[in-house]
Amino acid sequence: MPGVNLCCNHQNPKDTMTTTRYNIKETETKWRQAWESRDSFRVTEDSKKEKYYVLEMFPYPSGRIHVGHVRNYTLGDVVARYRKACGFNVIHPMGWDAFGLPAENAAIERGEHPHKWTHENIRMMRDQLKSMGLSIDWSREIATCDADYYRHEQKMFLDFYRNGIAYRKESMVNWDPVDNTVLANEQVIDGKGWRTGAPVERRKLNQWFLKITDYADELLESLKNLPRWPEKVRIMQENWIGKSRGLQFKWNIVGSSEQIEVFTTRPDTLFGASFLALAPDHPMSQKLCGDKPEFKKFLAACQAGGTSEVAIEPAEKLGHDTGLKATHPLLGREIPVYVANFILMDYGTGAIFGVPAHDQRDFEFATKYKLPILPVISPSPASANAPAPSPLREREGPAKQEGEGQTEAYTGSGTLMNSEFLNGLDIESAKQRIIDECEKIGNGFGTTQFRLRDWGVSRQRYWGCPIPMIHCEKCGVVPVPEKDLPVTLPPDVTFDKPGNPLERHPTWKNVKCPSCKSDARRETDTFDTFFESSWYQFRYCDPKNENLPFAKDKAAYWMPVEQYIGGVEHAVLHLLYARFFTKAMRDCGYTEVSEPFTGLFTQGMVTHETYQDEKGAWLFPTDVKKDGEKFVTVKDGKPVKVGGIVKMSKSKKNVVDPEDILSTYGADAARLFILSDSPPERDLEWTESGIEGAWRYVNKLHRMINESLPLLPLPNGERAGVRGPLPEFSKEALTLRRATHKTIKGVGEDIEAFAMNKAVAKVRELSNAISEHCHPGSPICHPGESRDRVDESLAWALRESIETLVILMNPMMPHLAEELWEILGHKTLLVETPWPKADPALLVQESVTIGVQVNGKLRAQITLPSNADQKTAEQTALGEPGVQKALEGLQVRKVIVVPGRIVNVVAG
RNA sequence: GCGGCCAUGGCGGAAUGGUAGACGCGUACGCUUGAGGUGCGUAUGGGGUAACCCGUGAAGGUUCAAGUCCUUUUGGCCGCACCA
Repeated sequence: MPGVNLCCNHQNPKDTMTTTRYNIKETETKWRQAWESRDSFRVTEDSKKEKYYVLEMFPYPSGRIHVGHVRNYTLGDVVARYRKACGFNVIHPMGWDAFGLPAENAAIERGEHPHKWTHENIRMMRDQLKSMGLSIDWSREIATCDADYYRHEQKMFLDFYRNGIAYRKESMVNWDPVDNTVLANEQVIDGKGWRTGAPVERRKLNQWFLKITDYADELLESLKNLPRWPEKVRIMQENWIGKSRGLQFKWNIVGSSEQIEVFTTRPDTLFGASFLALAPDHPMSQKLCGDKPEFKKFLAACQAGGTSEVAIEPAEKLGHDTGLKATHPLLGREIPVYVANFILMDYGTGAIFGVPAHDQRDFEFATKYKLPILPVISPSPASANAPAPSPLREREGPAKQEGEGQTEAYTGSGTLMNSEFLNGLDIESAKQRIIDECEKIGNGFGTTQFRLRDWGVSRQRYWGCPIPMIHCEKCGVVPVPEKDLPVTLPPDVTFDKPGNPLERHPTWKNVKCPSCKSDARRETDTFDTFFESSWYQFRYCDPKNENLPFAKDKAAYWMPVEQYIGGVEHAVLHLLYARFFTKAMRDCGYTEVSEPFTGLFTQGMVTHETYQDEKGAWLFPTDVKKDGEKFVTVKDGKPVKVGGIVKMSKSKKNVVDPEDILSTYGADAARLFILSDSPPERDLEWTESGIEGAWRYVNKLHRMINESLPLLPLPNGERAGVRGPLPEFSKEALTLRRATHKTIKGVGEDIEAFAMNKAVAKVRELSNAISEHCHPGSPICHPGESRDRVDESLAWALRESIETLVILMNPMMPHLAEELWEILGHKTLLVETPWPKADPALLVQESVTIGVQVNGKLRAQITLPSNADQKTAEQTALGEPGVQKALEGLQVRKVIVVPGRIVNVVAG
């Protein structure tokens, strides 16, 4: 890696003369051991202290941490260490999202048992995380693949089942015929399985579901109570839940007793209906034309486009005329009934009425099948009864009467026309009016639909939590009795054949029915791994509880999580599931808590430049080096093509290994760089020069403070300034103190606002101010006699500044800060030292330099006492030569003085 | 298509409507060093010898004052996507 030679702590003889060089490895290890031996981060409930729960999304134990983890856990650690210093009882736990597919793939590829593979990975990753110096209470560590963990969710699932939250139903799934397993929608690429490349089949399977739809309204409504969530995530969840209001009502079919029920969010356009359309898999479609050969052809055409929704999207609108007519409930008019490929069975009622004039899809469909287009909304505010041609109509309205020549549907606002009693109403009033009318005539009702579907939790996988159910031919589905929990995974399985090994395990699968004792079989599906991650934040509150998932009072103390941190990729799934789970647990009596995370922060990705060799093969950053302006390969100096800065990924090899970084530059430098370069919500570009810059700063701080020691008064057993009468402060001392206290305020505010890059900038600013005084020539010393203190007050202020600096840097660079704290003469640990408080008296500047503008253009700068009145400011400003020059030939009309900000002279 | 976010030096980024560019990276020059690196110092938005002029994607507007607020527009990123 470029710059790797920087790390070696080779000692220049000259260096040893002045100060000892900072030995990163030794020092960082020393302090981690100190914290560990003192259990610095171990917490228990303490009713006298206010708690603060910091949680980062727990990692999947892939075996190695990546830079995204480093960013995630550094951000959390800054918050945790800061809150701890502020006096909160901080819980900051860690664990492992340990079930999932990669373990099974490893088993298939390498013949290693998922259990062994996972636990080895956990061990390695735990070591890596520990080397970051995180303030984690490791005594609370959990792994979701341990029966000690998942036994509780089996019990929970049984409670859900009893309370009607869990149920079983048949549904359509993506089935990979080679792997013999269900695939998630994301795992289907162009209609083929992502691993096998085999065309995915649509299959009907019996699956377990959780009734998240019962909570749709609450999940939506309580988003309003989450002000400390990113707006973006709330909007994404809102869209995902997809609530819409409308009218549901029935159409009679001519010559039949059958009815077709439809849902619409645009009941106002009912008089513009020109056809009905059914989903292809609507029961009525089958019934009406299931036998007809043309219909079968049509169905085949529908499926040709692929199975995933995305594949269907650009497809042409296709329809099949059933030949039937339906009667308009208000007009008595007859309109045709089609089956159409763009109607989804699982939204609304699976049937619609089409209004081509005001819906783009209906418009395309009507155009293709030559159906009437009947405009009922006039974009002009003019009377709908006499639709006089208005200039607007040409541009945005239906171009001509009866929609002839119209090229697209009009979906904007307007006034109802051609609609009997609705004429002249605006859209919103018309909606309500027609819902009232339908309710009055006893056909239909105003209702609400959700886009959210119930959560299918069954997976045909081995490495997951077994679903604690038994299938008995006589009794049907029978829950595993609680005394038989947990249902543990059998260890003796093989992965030499495709499919779920649980299916092939004779003694595990075949059991007696708990109810009638006859032969039965176990449910062989396991839970979706989002199941485990939906409640782990509760388990951390009471991780060793054998009888319960967690004690209610412990959860009551620690929950909810004040600050949750993770990637935005979980904005919907995990975060929605966890919110739902919390509410479901609440309704089953597990807790009183309704929302698991009151504060959420979503971090950006980590990116890196990409490199390719002459043949286009991707190169690791460690395989290339800079040669002048260009990059060449390390191996043979061949030219390297430098590509875009994109998210780190193994496929493009633009990754750096945190373990290399940590051992080369140390945890503090890595943490500092990650915090300082970009605002945490944005993408972070990992650069070699950036990490080197951070590393240099770590060394600089160590050197600077070591060199300043002879200038400082003794710590006197306490932090300077805490005890004893204050000396009379010199001007320099006051300036330094003001800078110090301003920084205390600023850094605290920045950390609380997650502006870590700004917090780092302020720490650097303070250290720049301090370094002014750490040299011969500073007023602290006699000119020429570098180490004799003259200005005692400045020496005192310098110690105050340096100690403050060390405390403020602690959340970012905890090892270095702890080391410097000791160097400064303290016998206590910095990790137990409270955050300083800014002295309000020192936050007021003595004098301020402000700009003077003439007609908004800057012409001079003036320095005023901060308590100067407006008149003084005005006079000083007008007296400035630059101002006078700009005013030549002009008359002053007005002078605006904003105290402490600006003076603006308006002249003309 | 719908919804959201963003746009500031060579780069990452700072700026309660009030001195645009904090802090850092990079670069240049000088000092230190046997050399390289480290360290230290100075400079660094553009133009101009200078006075000064121009500058926050573009165009308008509000205001004494706009990177910030409003309207229009361009480009990029993200989410959802036949949701009736």
